[in-house]
Amino acid sequence: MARRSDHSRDEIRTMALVAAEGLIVAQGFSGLSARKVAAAIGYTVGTLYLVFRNLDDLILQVNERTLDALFSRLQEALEASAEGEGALALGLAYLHFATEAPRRWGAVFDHHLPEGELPPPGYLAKVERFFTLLEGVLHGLAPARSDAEIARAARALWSGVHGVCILGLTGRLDPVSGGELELLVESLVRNYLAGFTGR
Amino acid sequence: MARRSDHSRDEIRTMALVAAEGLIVAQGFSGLSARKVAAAIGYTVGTLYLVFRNLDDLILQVNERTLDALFSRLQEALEASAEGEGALALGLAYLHFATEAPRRWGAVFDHHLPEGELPPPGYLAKVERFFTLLEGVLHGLAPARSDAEIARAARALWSGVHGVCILGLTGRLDPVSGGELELLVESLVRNYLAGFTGR
DNA sequence: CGACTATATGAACACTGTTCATTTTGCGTT
DNA sequence: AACGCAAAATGAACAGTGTTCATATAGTCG
Repeated sequence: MARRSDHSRDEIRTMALVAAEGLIVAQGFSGLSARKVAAAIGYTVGTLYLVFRNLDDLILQVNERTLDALFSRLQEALEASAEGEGALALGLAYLHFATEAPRRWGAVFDHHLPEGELPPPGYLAKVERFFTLLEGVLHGLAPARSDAEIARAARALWSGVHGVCILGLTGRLDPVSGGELELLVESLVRNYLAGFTGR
Repeated sequence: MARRSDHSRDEIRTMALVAAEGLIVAQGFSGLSARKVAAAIGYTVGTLYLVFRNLDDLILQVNERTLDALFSRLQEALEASAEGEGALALGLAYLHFATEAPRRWGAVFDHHLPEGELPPPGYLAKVERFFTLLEGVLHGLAPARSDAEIARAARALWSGVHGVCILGLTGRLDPVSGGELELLVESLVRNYLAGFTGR
């Protein structure tokens, strides 16, 4: 078979990304494999390597889609939030996304590029967006703070919320049940902001 | 060969753990393999499986040793800390350990047990110790807080610091250099405590 | 209808974790 | 001293992994 044109290169790409996402949801990140993805879309391994540089490339693109979905959720949560509660809304929305799609979310952080490699240029930009979102909120809460202070606070607070999510969802906060994680996020955000905005 | 008694079962165990640690340091967590560990200690794969249930078992034991080393460092840092600066000392010591032994530290969090499995009983206790350490500090800073509040604060703050470390060391905080991470930890701890201790 | 080329294949390679029949070795007994 | 037993170590085998590439195939154009 050749030039089957059953599917264009780009259609295959999308099919593969969707299939990979499904595999991750069904079997977890470690359940993903090139042959499984190929079989799921009715092609063989070889074809996958005509479309993606390698498996890292595919995973990176799956994770970009996850980051896009997450970003949308956070934007909505922020817009729907009450005055002065933007940071908490972002934190809780982040936790909820991670809780509801733990395997898709987990794949973003379980995947490590081999030593020297670095992610494609667009990828870091997609990470940067998240901080920018929080920086806007923080600027509203503490207008007197410099840009550098805002940037630092956004990263510290974001990392903190991420830490709660990752330890909580990987079962390393032991006796902390689902609802408890919300309380941890709330504790972190409220107390940090109390200090940062100087009460 | 049999009953070579060149090494006792326990000697082999220790040799394997040390060799695995060396492999992780030299090649990263993904550079670890059963055959490599076996070769490094002058045995074959089969022997490794007489001593460890499987590779997860071995990795878990490597990580327990890392947690022990980390705990010692944190205890020292706490004892050497100035009055009222215990929490910050713990946070910075955690960051420093992670920075200086990124692969050993990373292995603790890169390794995931397969779905149903749960870590051996002693393992969770070794995690619990860390929170207990911070709870003591927080109790000193805010004696009026209830045990539940202290426990929650310790987990929130610890997770926060961990989040800074993990995002920072996996290159997901982009333009943040080494020294910058210290500032993030400091920001997180100081501002959180300002809120928690009620100023 | 034939030739050309883009497309898809799947066998091959070197690796992985894990098992287990087989071999080797040391010790205790006769 | 010789024998036999059982513990200890082996390494081949199996099913899986990522990745490559010579080969076969199917559209399209002349």
